[in-house]
Amino acid sequence: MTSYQPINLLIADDHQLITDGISMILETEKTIGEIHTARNGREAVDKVLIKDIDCVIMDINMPVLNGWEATKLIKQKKPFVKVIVVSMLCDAAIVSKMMKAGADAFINKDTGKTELLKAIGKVMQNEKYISPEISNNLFTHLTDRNVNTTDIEKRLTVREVEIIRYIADGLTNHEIADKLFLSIVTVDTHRKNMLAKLKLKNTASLVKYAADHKLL
Amino acid sequence: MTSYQPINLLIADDHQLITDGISMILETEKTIGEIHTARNGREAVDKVLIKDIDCVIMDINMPVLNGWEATKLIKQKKPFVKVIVVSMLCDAAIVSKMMKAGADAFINKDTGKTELLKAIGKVMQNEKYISPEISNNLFTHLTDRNVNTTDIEKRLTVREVEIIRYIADGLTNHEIADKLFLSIVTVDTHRKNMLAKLKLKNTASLVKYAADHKLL
DNA sequence: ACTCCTCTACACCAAAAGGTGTATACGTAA
DNA sequence: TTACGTATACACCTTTTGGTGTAGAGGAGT
Repeated sequence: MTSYQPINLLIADDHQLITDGISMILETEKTIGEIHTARNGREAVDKVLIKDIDCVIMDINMPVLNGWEATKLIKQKKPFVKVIVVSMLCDAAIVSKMMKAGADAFINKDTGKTELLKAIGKVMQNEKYISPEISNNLFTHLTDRNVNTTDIEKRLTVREVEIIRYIADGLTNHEIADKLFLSIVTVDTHRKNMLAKLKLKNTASLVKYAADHKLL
Repeated sequence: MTSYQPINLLIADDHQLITDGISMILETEKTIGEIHTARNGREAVDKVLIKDIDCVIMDINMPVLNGWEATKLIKQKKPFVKVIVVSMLCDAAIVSKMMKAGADAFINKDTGKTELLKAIGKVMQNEKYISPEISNNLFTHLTDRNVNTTDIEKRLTVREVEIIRYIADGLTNHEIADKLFLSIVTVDTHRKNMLAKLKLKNTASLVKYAADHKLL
């Protein structure tokens, strides 16, 4: 990188210990300028809009607005702001979901300071970056089955995710239908479609799938 | 505190970004001496046994040996070593489980540097410490119902947990019965008992409960 | 000896979910 | 414009689950 302007950062994570920690790690770096923090996705989006931020370090699981939604909004409104996703999970589906939402980098919380600085360097040069362990993981996942089926056939629609959440909360088709002003059979159809597309047998396994994939 | 010996710490967390972060937060503190790290419970126990450590900052979810098991082992072998649990979750059941295992403090990852230092101060004076938000949370939980019921009535038996896992995998009562060489009605009874004791409505919410409580 | 818990098992009936197939309307991407 | 995905909706019939209540056998602790 030829330009030596300090990079202004925003760290979005609901766990203060983590924002504090990342701040401490980065604040001694001379390439880093101001460091802001946000405790949820909504705060992150707001701060990106009002402050002069170059790069966001984004957690996925946050209250109010999650990292996925926040990333989409940020990229929609300020596409030049870089987003580095830092996640505990390195599930292939999540990585591709976040990258499609516009993220520039994806690193695991397992990795340390060096990895984080490398990611910042890369994204500020307009490159994408995925940490090696994750891309290996992704590779083994994708070679197992074929790329398009794992990724496309299995994706749930917005409506389906909405319904799966009510299901996990213990609502029946009837109750969900009332809540969403739908017919019972429609809710039932969505439920059945989900079972079919995810190749699952029943509601119990569907809820487990949702929990495993952080949909709840 | 009258003794001014530096406190030697061990930070046990599988996410390097977190151990790095906590190290950075604490290493400028003059009360803190050496800072060691461990990436799982096994490593934590080993290091406590061979190094001169006063206090362990312990995550719960770790591979190989989790925080609960590690805490029990440490307290068994070196009861004077303090254990501060730092968790994402502040579920009453988890707090009491960890405290029973011998932990000296329980703080949430939501809390920052100040809270962490306060916890270290307290435990080194042989006091127990639970961060305010968590104890409030606990309190509201416990006042709803009575103390013993939240904690005792809600506990699932070994058999019940075994069955809930099969349920989450999508097996029906019939299939579980075959697998465990039980009658279908017995499996059904266990399922119904769980719903009753957890005050849940159906299998979907039961699976969500299990996922939330890390039973799967 | 007595109580309490856990695991086992059953009856009866109501409600919900699952399997399969069909169908319309809407928007958008090729 | 044609095709595709999504959301909506229904029929028919089977299997599974949920609600409530009962009950014996074996183990642990008082």
